[in-house]
Amino acid sequence: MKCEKTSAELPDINSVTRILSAAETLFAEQGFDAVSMNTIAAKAGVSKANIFHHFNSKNELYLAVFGAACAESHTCLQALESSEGSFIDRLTHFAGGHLQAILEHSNMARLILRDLLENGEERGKELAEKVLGPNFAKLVEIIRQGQMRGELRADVDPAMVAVMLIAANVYFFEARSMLRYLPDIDFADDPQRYSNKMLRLLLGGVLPKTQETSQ
Amino acid sequence: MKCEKTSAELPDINSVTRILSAAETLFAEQGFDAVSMNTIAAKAGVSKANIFHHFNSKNELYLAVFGAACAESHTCLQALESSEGSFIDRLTHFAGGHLQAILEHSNMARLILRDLLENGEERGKELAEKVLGPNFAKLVEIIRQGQMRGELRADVDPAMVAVMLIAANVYFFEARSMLRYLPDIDFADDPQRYSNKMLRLLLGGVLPKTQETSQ
DNA sequence: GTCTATACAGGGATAGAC
DNA sequence: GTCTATCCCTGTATAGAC
Repeated sequence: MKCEKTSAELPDINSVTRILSAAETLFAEQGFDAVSMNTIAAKAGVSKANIFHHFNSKNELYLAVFGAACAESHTCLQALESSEGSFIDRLTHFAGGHLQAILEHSNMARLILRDLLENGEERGKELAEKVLGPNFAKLVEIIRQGQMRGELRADVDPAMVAVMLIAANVYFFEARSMLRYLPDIDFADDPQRYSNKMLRLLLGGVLPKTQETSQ
Repeated sequence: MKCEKTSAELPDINSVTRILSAAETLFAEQGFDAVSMNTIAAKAGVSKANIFHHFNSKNELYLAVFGAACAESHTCLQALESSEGSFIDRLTHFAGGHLQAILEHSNMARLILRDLLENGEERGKELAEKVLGPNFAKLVEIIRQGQMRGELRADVDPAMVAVMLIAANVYFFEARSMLRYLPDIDFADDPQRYSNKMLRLLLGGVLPKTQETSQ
């Protein structure tokens, strides 16, 4: 569960590690431009020149931070694929865990969303392969299995279901501060409630059914 | 349909208008920090000092741009509410129009998403009231009407349906450059196809039904 | 209201001693 | 590998003439 590293305080670790750690936090919190090399150096407890010794440029440091963050996130959602049980249970589990992971590692989520917003066209491929790719493929696979077992409709696109799941969670994260002020919404401060409602809607749809299949 | 203003070329308009127009484009394309007052002045065809004469600071200019963009977007989605027809038709119409609006005014969409990402906690309220609030309320109202007519399930939260609709469209916009490289996805380059699939999924859900209610 | 010129701070990056 | 000191550039903001 614990993925954070508090290496910044200890002075006897590798400088590179400390630099990466400090840079990750600062970039995620404030963005690329707003963070100066001075600030990173101060937080990491090294000199500015030292950073330039290890990384040729500010941009190269940014890419290195990003790579590390990707690897970290990659391991965080692994456990969810091997859960046993019915399709509904597994999907519920995955959705809840995914949202929780986003909210817990909000810094990294912001980092990714920001990068997508700024450099989407250029780095989209990289992002797809390094971060979301593997997890997304796993999610699609789970859904496909459910389809083959007959636990869900055969005429829906598994990738579309996966995208909607992720979209709902990502949007909750990024628009939460706004959703709080929309009068019709009662789940802005309750991720669990949101996740449950969202999944029930996705499972059952909005059209009426004659035969109810509530879990 | 046309909401853009190409005022930057004409030299005989108000300086303020030209400044706002240039700043809107530049901020949306590159973000707050990356755009300098020099660049804005050059694009607007005025001197840098002139901008400071009209706006006390760079941040004040940014807020002014944002306010203008909000007012603009507010009018762009108005036409969608008064469409007649069945609930499904109206919702389909709204969803498609919403996605199209986002893609057409991508600069403004980026501006809003960026602001939400950077200053969400502080400006969430403002955003909710000025930009999405009215449109969101309308959407919820449409869905509620459909519920009362019995055209859709009574046990779903209209606000949740609205959020999922918007979330799906927003996510498509912001993650599109990444979705292209996910092997399971066949709709990254076809917004219409995406919109159709998305709505069919939202309407019908993923669980099997004994009695089919396909449109 | 609009310009030119300039002050001032801070950023990225380099040189060279240790 | 790490530091201090420094260079050069760009950015915000101001002063003052027109």
